[in-house]
Amino acid sequence: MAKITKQSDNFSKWYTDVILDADLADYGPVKGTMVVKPYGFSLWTNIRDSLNKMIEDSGHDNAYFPLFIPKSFLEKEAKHVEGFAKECAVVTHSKLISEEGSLTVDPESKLEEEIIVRPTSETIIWHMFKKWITSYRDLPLKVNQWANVVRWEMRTRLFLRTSEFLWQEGHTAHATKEEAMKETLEIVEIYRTLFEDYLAIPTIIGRKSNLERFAGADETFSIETMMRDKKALQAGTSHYLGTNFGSAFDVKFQSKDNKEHPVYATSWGVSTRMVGALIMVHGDDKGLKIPPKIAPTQVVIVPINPKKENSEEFSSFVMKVEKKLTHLDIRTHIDDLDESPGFKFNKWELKGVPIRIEIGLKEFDNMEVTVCRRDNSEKYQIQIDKIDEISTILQSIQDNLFNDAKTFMDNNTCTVSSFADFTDTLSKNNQFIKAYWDGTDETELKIKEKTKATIRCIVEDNEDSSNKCIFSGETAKHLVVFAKAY
RNA sequence: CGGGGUGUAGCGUAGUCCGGUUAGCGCACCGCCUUUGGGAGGCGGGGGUCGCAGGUUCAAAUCCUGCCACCCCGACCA
Repeated sequence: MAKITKQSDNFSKWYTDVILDADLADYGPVKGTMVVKPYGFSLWTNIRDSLNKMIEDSGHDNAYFPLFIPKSFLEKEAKHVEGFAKECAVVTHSKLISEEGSLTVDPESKLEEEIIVRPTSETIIWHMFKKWITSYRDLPLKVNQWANVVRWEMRTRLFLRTSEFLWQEGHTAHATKEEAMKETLEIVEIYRTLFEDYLAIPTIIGRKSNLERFAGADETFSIETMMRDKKALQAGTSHYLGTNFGSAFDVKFQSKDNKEHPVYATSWGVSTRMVGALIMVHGDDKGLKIPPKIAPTQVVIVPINPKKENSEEFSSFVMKVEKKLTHLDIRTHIDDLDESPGFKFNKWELKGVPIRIEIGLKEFDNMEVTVCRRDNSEKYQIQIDKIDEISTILQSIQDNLFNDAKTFMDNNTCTVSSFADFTDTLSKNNQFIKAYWDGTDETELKIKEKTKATIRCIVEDNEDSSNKCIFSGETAKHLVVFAKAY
């Protein structure tokens, strides 16, 4: 384990170093693929379980739809095609021929209809919804799936954009527009809770502009987050799909009065990209800082007894501490490997474990433990009979991580009223910028071209005609957040 | 697909220009001993079709030809 690059030297390199050295993930053999290693997967599992509970508690059922989608499905919704056509993995054959140890594709096995590996599942889900929805009694239909999807990206980065990634995608069908919109917004609130209360990541939430909207959606709400390099990361989206997929797949229902009606849809998802956000929001030059609620290990115990004095009594003391913590439902790990204490301290800081407990002969004699916090490096002793204070400390770390990140985002978000101030702020500070916008694609594109900043989301609609677009000077339609984004 | 670059042990590299000992070094790995409260040290050891194929030569990591892979910048994309 070598020293990781400093954030200030090269933020990208720091990011990659942390992931590889903390054992979260490794590169797969096919370009753009990632192996999620046990430590990283355990982190993902904790996030997944927290979110899954909220999804189920709000009336959604989990299901699983196939990885393979007939190519023709993708053609049915015009905008959806455009959005995903250029990044699809396509299955064209079903056989290989083995000749002297080398394999070639058997041209005889060419498929009648080519198969797409799902980049997202709206099409196959709405194909099935057509079979399942005929009556008002079938609505609302609310399903979710945990799955892998494939998007053949040209530039990839661990967790942030990999060719294949894990996510959750929810798909719902509703009788009315109002109900579907309500669902879309309910999900946004679930995501907000996940990000703020579990991942300790502050959010900016709003609608996407026309240009940034999901392919096939009437309205996209996004969860935007600020990384430590002040770039924005879209960390989750919830789409109101209107009747686009319902009509593309010819789904209708009959109401009580025997009339035919269109079906309204939503879809929403968050992915392993969240892990990338977590790393870049909380991490520092020592490595990760994982919020206690989702940390694979919440407390690591490092026993220090080189000369093995009172070996039996000492190790039973260590075990006793572990047992007490486990009883408090704290995920605890004893690091008894044959490495030096200093090495272990650095290793667990790199891995972002919220609390380290050091137990040496001093602590053993005094019936206490030394506690060291990852978030602020505070170090102090706690008597063994007051060990349940650890729970309080974990909560305090959770809060502290959120507050730190919130302060950072607030301190790096500003409001400007002229384009000169806009470019100036970007070049000097690269902040999130709130500004008025006239609502046109043209303005958005020109600003992107000139500054590389994009509209992350619309935070407010503007009613006041004295507010002007910072670029065109026309009456503003919306107050939006601009930023350079991942 | 344009422009640039790189392929030598698990990782990072020296050697390539100017062909010539057994391809060297650091990290990691294995063994023994000493160590252990902020990334321990000593000694010993294992591991290489020098990206692939062909050619030139008494002799190729090194020169020539072809191919392949990967990286960076752009384009594309979240």
